[in-house]
Amino acid sequence: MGEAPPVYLFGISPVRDGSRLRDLKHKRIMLGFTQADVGLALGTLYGKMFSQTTICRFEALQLSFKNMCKLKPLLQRWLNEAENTDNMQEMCNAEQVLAQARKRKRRTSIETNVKGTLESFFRKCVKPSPQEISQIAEDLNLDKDVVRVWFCNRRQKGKRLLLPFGNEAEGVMYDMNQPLVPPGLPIPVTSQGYSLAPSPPVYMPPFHKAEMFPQALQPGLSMSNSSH
DNA sequence: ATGCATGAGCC
DNA sequence: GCTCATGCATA
Repeated sequence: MGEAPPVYLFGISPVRDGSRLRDLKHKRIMLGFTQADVGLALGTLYGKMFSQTTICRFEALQLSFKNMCKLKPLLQRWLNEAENTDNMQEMCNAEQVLAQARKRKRRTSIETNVKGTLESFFRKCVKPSPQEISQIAEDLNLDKDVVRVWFCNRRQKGKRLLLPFGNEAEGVMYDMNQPLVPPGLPIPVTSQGYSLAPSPPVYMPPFHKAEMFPQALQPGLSMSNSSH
């Protein structure tokens, strides 16, 4: 026994699922739309608009499992609309006049070396206490909140789904210093994967801290619409 | 495409 | 304060 390779929960290769999901991006491009276009169209179609960022992350599978589940139906429907409608152009070019009041804090640019230091701290402790955060902030000459947010974002990044697997992909993912999923995985997946059928019983059991199953890209993530 | 930020909901 | 979904701003 010299190997303990990636044990794909479900015995499903993420490679396959990842490739199948790519067709959303592919079709989108074929149809001539940008990620921003799609985000706008979703707003016009269902009232809920999304940014280019979100569409991008969806296509790259860089969202949490739950988030992917929620967005999939919308994107899927958009795809149908886009393929069967000719005046989709209008919907995408909808008026976008959002008066953005300058309330947002300017994005802090953390120097590369400083980021490296933060990473070291993260390796030691993914969730430092407020005091520890203050200490770190002082050491690095950063605002306490900047450090706090950095850790929040760092932890969140670790929970995203991943997809860039090569055939020989070794489990070289983010280092989850968190106790990983115990024996019995509370996976809400059925035989059909997590097909978000219109049926209400989507059944998402109350996860707690271990709701991450990185290499377990669900089998039902395909965007294929059976539109004749 | 991705880093830092916001805000809602929860404890 | 944290998680989580989401996005402005920027690389």
